[in-house]
Amino acid sequence: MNEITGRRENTRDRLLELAEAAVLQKGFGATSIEELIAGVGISKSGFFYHFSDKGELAKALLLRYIERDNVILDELFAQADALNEDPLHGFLVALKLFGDMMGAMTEVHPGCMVASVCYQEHLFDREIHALARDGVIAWRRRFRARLDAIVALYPPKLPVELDDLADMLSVMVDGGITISRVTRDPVLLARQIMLYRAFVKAVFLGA
Amino acid sequence: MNEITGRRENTRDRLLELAEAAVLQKGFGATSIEELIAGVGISKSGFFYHFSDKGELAKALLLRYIERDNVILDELFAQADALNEDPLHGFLVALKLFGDMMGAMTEVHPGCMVASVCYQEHLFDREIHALARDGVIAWRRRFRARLDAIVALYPPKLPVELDDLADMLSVMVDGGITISRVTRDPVLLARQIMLYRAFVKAVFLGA
DNA sequence: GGAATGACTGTACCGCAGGTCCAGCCGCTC
DNA sequence: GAGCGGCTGGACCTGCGGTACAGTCATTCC
Repeated sequence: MNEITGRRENTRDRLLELAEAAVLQKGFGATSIEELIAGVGISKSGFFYHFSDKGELAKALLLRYIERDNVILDELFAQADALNEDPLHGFLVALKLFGDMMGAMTEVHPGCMVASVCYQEHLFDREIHALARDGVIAWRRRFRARLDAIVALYPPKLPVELDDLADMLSVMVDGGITISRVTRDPVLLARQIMLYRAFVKAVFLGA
Repeated sequence: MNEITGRRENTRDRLLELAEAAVLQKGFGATSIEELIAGVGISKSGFFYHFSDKGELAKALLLRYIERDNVILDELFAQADALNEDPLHGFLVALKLFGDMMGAMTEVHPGCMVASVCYQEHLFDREIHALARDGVIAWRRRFRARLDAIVALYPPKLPVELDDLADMLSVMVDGGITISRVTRDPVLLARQIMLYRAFVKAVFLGA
């Protein structure tokens, strides 16, 4: 709140900003506290003033990531809904927009924070794992709500559980990011999202 | 080769065995050399006799993982082919077998080595990344070959690129493992594989 | 029988990263 | 001018990855 001095607008946020970029690029373990404090120009004590330990940083990072992710999804669905009344076509449009968004990324997708956490299991306490879990379950509920609206109008042509179909989007985004990173192919993720879209179409409209 | 003494059957293999379990459970960064040497009962010098550094261990681990993975897939497809002449039904049977295999795991799936590597980017050199990449591309080619055989008999009912459809299996397995781990739901992966199977059916047989 | 080789052991040491402790400082508000 | 938020500075500890190097002991080759 040093708006008058203007010297630094929230050091904590600047730490998180820098940390997020570093973590998504090279992993949490590889991101040292020393590099972060050098980056924002504070001392080690300053870092530990904001975060009691590295785990607290991870927690804050994950929380921030999930929040922003939700905002993006809200906007995306709002945009799609504005263009369309029908729940199925709204969902399909949203998926198209999402795919375009992912495809527009020139570099390979920065990576998924949830997966980052998952494959760094030891580093984090239960609390942080619960956070990741809640994030994924929130996605499930969000997509499931969309599917419920669709199924009321379009009886499914294929026998699928709606929770599974909802999870499938999270699965494909997460897996898509990983495979996209490993193969260094930035468009792979977008193409996989389009495949999910094709599947949703097949389920509710038939082949 | 100390078969006569019988004292130790290949310390290197025992190191890899122990390391694999530890890495898949808690991540590469969290697996210390000290815990490994304590586990197999050798000295630190002994470890560095076998691996020049931790990166070499990672490389050996990944190589071993990919090799074993290929053996499992070979057996699985052979088993499915033995039951079936038709390429589409062979593929569908293989997917069913694969799903059952994943579902039979009482605990959550141990995790995918490729993803482990991907989210530990910094630790590893180019060589190891190339290894992971080659592994994924080998999967693509393997599944693509199956799809090519199918498409010759069953013209696709939906417009999909076969490379994308091949990649989709890797994507769903990898993403499924991650989401399965995060939600601590061991059956999620199996259900997602069944969804992939449903999509393949829809593509080649229609809804 | 002697030399070489493979598979180690033991000891000592280095640098880095995470983390702790604690005293102090500076600008702001009450 | 007292107190608080947001730091600084420095000393110190631990664990881990890694290096260096000399020695050991069983087996194998000539």
